[in-house]
Amino acid sequence: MPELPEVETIVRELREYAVGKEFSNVEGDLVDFNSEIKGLVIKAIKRRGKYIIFGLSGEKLLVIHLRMTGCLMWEVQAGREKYIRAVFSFTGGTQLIFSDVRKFGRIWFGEEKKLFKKSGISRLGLEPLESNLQNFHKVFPRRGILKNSLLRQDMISGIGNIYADEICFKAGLHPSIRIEKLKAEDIKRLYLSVQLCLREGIKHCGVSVSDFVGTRGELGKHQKYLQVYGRKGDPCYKCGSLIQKTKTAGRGTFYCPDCQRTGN
DNA sequence: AGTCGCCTGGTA
DNA sequence: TACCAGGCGACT
Repeated sequence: MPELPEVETIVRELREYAVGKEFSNVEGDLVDFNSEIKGLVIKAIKRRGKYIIFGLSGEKLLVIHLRMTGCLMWEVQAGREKYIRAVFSFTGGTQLIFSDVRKFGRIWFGEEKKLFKKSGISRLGLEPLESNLQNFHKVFPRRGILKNSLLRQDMISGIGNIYADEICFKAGLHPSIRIEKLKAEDIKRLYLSVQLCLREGIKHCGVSVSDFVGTRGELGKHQKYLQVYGRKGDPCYKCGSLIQKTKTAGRGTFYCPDCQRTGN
């Protein structure tokens, strides 16, 4: 489940090794643009929310969303051979491989305007690490359930299930608290928690609890620092109460019953 | 705002 | 064998 920090980790690695490479071939059941991409050169690599955006020569873009189990790797890892969905070959012989067990991942190629619309990038909201308290406050919904709002990519892009729970814990707010009950100081704490949790995740090269690995197959380290996610029945690091698990927004939701305010 | 469908592997 | 994992779009 790559979220913003995991995608950022991949983008930083790609920037180091993929920029300047020229496509010589692309194949796989996920691509329908083989001939058009041949000969194009990777000029820049960006991240927007959970999307990876390759800026190519000829004003073309290659966009990849890893969704749940997508991986980009320079070499096929043992056991992942049967999940290869696309192979990007570069002049000189190196290859970038896209593997994806659950086939939710998506790849788009084309000209920016059309592609941003088709891929959903144009619907993305605030880029959290390029925001400030003022614009965070502005885009944050005035009503609804807190966790649902954090997961809305059209409000703030890049937060997924793991970081949503961690952000709520850090802010001392129950994931299902209603936003109507939040005061300005809560929104400020929420904003700071978003910054902190995402930056910590990036610092530790992401969370590897299921499928996430870097482009060389290396594991992230941030799973060791998670405060609530995946810790059902374990004592809270802050107060010792046992971490609970419920369902919010259709997803497994972890929280500390004593550190996180419900508003009731 | 809630639920389903897309997928497959891992686990109770 | 049934359920769970959860990103996202579509639908209600």
